[in-house]
Order: sequence, then C-alpha cells, then structure tokens
Amino acid sequence: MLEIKFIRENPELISNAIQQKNEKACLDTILQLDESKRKLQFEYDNLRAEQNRCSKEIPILKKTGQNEKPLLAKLGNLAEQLKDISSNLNTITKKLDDELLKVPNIPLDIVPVGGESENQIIRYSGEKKEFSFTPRDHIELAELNELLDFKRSGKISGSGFAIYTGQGALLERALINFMLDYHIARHGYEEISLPILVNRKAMTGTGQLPKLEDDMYLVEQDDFFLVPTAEVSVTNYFMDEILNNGDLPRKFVSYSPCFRREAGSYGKDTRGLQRLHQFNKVEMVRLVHPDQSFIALEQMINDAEDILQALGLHYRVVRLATGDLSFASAITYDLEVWAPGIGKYLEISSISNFVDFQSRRANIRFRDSDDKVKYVHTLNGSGLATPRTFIALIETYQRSDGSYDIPDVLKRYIDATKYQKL
RNA sequence: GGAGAGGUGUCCGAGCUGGCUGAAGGAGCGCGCCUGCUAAGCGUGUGUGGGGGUUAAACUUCACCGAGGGUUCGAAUCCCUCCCUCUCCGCCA
Repeated sequence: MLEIKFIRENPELISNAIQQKNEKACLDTILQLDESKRKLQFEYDNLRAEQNRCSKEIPILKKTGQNEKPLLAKLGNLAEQLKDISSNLNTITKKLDDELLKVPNIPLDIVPVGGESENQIIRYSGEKKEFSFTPRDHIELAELNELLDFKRSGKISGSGFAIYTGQGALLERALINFMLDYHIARHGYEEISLPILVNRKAMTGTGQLPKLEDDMYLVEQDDFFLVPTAEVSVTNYFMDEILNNGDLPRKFVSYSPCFRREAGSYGKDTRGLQRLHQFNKVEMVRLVHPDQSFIALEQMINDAEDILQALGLHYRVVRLATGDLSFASAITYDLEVWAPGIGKYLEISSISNFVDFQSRRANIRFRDSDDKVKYVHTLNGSGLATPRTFIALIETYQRSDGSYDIPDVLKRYIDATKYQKL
C-alpha cells in the first residue's frame, strides 16, 4: 500500500506505475475520494469539537443548579448532524481504502520498462551440460525410474497435481531438507513453520488480495485461503506489531506446500512437473531496516544461487521488467535453471524487495534508533521451489542408460545405509 | 460443539456504579544528576494515526482502550453481533 499523502503529491509516478504494471486502479477516483474525504473530515472534526466542548459544560450547569435544557437541545441537533456526516465519511473512507488496495507498488528506477521481452539477463552461472546422447526429459526419466506417477494423480485430485513415488518422494524430501539445512547453517536463517490456511487479512497484507483472488484456493466455509507461498504466513507473522530496532533484521526460512489455481494459464507448460496447482517450496523471508533492504536483496539472490551451485545446476539471473513484476514488488530478480531434457530455462526462484509496500498493508513497524516508529522493509525469495529443482536435477544428472546420479550434497539425505540404523 | 474468564499504550497492569481518563501504577526507553567502572538511587520526559495551520516548527483539532453496530448531549466504561486468547467438558488426529 502506498501512503495517500504520497499519492496525492506524486500523481504521475503513480499513474506510470499503474500503467507499467498493467493494473486497473483508478488514480482520478482516488484523488477525488481523497479530497471529498478530507473535506468531510474537516467538517466532522469541527462539529465534533463543538460537541465535546458543550458536553463538558453539562455537568457544570447541573452542579451549579443552572438550566441545562437549552444546551441539551442544541446538542441534540449537533448529534444528529454528526450522525449524517459520519455515515457519509464511513462510506467514502471505505471506498477510498478499497481503491487504495488496488494501487500497485512502484517499480524502482533501475527496473527496465516494458513487458517480458525487456527482462534483462544479468549473468549466467556455469554452462549448459553437454551430453554424448540425446538427453531425456524428466517425464521419461521419472517413468523409467518410477519417481513420479502422473496417471493416478488425476484420480484423486485432477490435472496439475503431482505424485512422487518411492525414490522420487525421497529425493524431493531430500531437496527440502537440504535447502532448509543449508539456509539455516550457511546463511543464518531461522526456520519457521506456519499455517498454510490463512485469513483474508493476511492475504491482503502481502498483496495477493484483492487482485489475485481468482488465482487462490478459497475455503469458503471459513473464508480461509490456501497460501500460494509461505511468504504470506511468514511476512504476516508480525502483522500489527511494532518491533524494537534491535529485533531487526529477521531472516526466516520456511518450508510449505503452495497452492495456485493458475487461472488463465491452462495449457501452458502443463507437461510434467512444470506447472502445478500444488507444490512444495522452501521460502526465504526477511524483515529489515529500510536502510538495509538493497543489501538484503543482493544477499538473498546469492542465498538462492548458492543452492543451485551446491546442486551443480546451470542457471541465469534475470532482472524482471515492469510488466513482469508482481503487484507488490518494487524490484524482482528471477533465477532460471537450465533443464537440458526439456531444453528450457525454468523460473525456479523469484526474489523481490517490496520495500515498505507490504509492511504498510500488514502494519509491520519498528522503533528506529531516533525513537520514531517506521515501517520495516520486507523481502522474500524462493530458496527454492522443489518441482523445477527436481526437473533440472534429474535431467542434468541423467546417464545414457536412463538412470540418474545424485549430487554429493544430497547423498547424506538419501543414503539408504542411514535408514538401516533406525 | 457446550460452560466459564478475558482482550486497555512498546510491554505488564488499574479503571469498567457513564463526563474531571489518552487513560493511574509499574517495566522499558530518552535526557539530566549522583556514585571514579557495573548494579542501585534521584529528577524529568516518553503513544499512534488523520485533519487544519506553518517555508519548517509552534499551535490547534479529531480519532483510537479486540472489530463492527447501538443507547446517550456525552462510552474504555451500558446493550447487541462478530473475532481472538485462556480454563474446564465433549469430540477427534
């Protein structure tokens, strides 16, 4: 959420942002509502002040035995006027707030303007692996090794759901554990495990609502949403709180299932594990002092990259253009991992700085060293999503006979001898 | 799901027979003093958000005691609805 005062004073900036992000917030409506609201507010405040003053005199009149009836009559009148005005004020405030929630965050200056084609490749890490044979894709590999069951998931859920079987399930679990352990031990994150069913307020806090309601799974009976990412639960963990300066930064890593309806993207990348309604992800979230968020962003990109490097996967870092930025993001870098079987780079991590956009919505503040209460900056990034990691992994580590290898860092997580001791 | 208790400021905690309570008291934090460090002590200050106003301040005003309604000239205090927390019972992983 942007501050109304800021919007009022920087209308071009706002309308540019709305345009660049293809949002449908209406700036004119906002400015108009804002003005009416302030006018009404002023009127209300003045009448209310009058009312407060007069009301204070009632007990004095009574005490000194004077007639309070005339004043009471006047106050009765005032009360009625106030009722009218305040109901108008409520209506207009509600309208304004609804509209404000639709205003996207403003992209930073260094974000390229334009659509997907304007995304900038910042760097590559490693190289595409060369094979002496034609590499198979993960679907074929999974079939050969019985890692996934694409046929039966349709029976119990529908299309867009994955079943990991046997070694596949073990490998996925190994990935999750490896990522969590790595971020905790090497990057200093605290692990946290939170509800994946959250309320409307939380979903609004991080900016999924109101815009993306159709893309979220809603449990109507309780008005709960299934989180599309752990970002929602983690970031809102401090909703409506004022932290001490010393509490910052907070760095969380959280594993969770993620749920996305993917409304409107039917038929796109539907093969295999590429695009699912439910998948697992290890997410990094940071709450930091405003002065630190850009350093934090760089660090988080590195944190996510470290996982890919440790797994020996080739990837590239991409700076997203304005049109590709999410609603709440000020700047986002994607990590795209190379999947040699499919022959594509797959978006595997999205790392964003939201500056104070989410913290305003979720009302997460801190007391700075100057004793002023300010909004924290929030950031998050996948570290990483498992399905596409899984894809890249088995496609990269496949052998000519259709079997696959496992990078060393994962071996301790899936070494069968470890289980014999149990 | 049933019965009870409760939700107050950064935190703890009074007030809840309606007006003098933005809210006692304490902790924390800020500043000053004192003790040659540390601890203790003394004094003093310390909410958030909005409007008006100012170059900026000063100043002024409104709102906020879980959320939303209601009663009243006036509500943290009375009434209603909802949400959340805790205890007990029931039910179930």
